[in-house]
Amino acid sequence: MQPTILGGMERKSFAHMHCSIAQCLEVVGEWWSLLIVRDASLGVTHFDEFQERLGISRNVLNQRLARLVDAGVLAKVPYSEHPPRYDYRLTDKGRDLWPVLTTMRQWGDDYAAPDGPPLQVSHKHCGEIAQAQLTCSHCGEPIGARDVRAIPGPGAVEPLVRGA
Amino acid sequence: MQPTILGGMERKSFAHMHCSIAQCLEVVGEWWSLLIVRDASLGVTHFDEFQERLGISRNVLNQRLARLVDAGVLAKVPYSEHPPRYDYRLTDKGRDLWPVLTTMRQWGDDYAAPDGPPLQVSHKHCGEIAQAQLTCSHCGEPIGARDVRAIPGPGAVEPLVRGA
DNA sequence: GTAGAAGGTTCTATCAAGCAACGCACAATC
DNA sequence: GATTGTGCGTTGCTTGATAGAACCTTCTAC
Repeated sequence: MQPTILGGMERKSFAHMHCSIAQCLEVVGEWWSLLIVRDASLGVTHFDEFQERLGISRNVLNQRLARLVDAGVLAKVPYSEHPPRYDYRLTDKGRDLWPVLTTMRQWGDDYAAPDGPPLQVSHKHCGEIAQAQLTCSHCGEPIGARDVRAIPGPGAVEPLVRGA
Repeated sequence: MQPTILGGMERKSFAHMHCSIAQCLEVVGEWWSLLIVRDASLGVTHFDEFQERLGISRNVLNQRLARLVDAGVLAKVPYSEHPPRYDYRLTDKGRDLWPVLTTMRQWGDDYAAPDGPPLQVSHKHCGEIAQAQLTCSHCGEPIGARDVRAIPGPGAVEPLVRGA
């Protein structure tokens, strides 16, 4: 959309939209970004290991890591000076993307994993292999697309909800 | 990654990865795709309305819609012959992306909505403004990044889990 | 002193996106 | 019946992003 000019980071951007989904995509919506976060959440921390696992080219990986660090999703923590070497570690903000990764993973499991899910999670609390289920924070009932009505929130600006 | 050759639709692709997140991104990971799904889930059905709301260029919108239809996320249902006109409507597969949209929205609300969430949902069942909470399908407890251990599933091929 | 590992950076060819203009089939209007 | 408007694309051009490979630097190990 905007050219990459100035010190700022104008890029193809959804930022102008008053929508939290767009804001989220602004941070992790680029090619590879979410997969980097996924790998980070599986314990990958080094540049080369990201590169190898993802098969991403090094320049792009570098860009993405820098952006994610910039956005506060990853933190660059030094594990050696001379030569300077860094771990890329998830921040809390990054860890909070876990629900996004999880719901995506489960959708992929449902619709594109003929041989069964390649990855599962076991819940430390109960020890069982767990599915993550969305429930209403109020009444605790499972909640899905058909169970809700969208309404404008306090930060609403444009008519994001059709007709209302 | 692969060039765009042959009749097939080789594109920049994560499909080779044995990972459900990658599979999901394969379908909705392109620029705009998720925002199209978002709008569709808010009731938008016509080409022009997508175009206007998103500010996407028409050729790209056309591509994206075609891809989403191809992937079974949207369905093209005719509402007029002569001239042929179509609604783009979410399929069940598309509606099942609601958890992904919702978790992204909430993450965006948490980290990039200083004026409060632009959009909220009210739960039809209890009538309250709801947050969607991830809970363990087994024990019902809330579940998050720190509460789980990743383990290879039946469809596992490569060592997606580091060290295991 | 040569090799290799870790983490980048630089270069070029190719690809996709943005933008604006055009096309086309009808429906309604004057 | 010519003109305008609507809905849905398609085409062409320009610019930005990506892949891929080579290169560089700082160290450590042999």
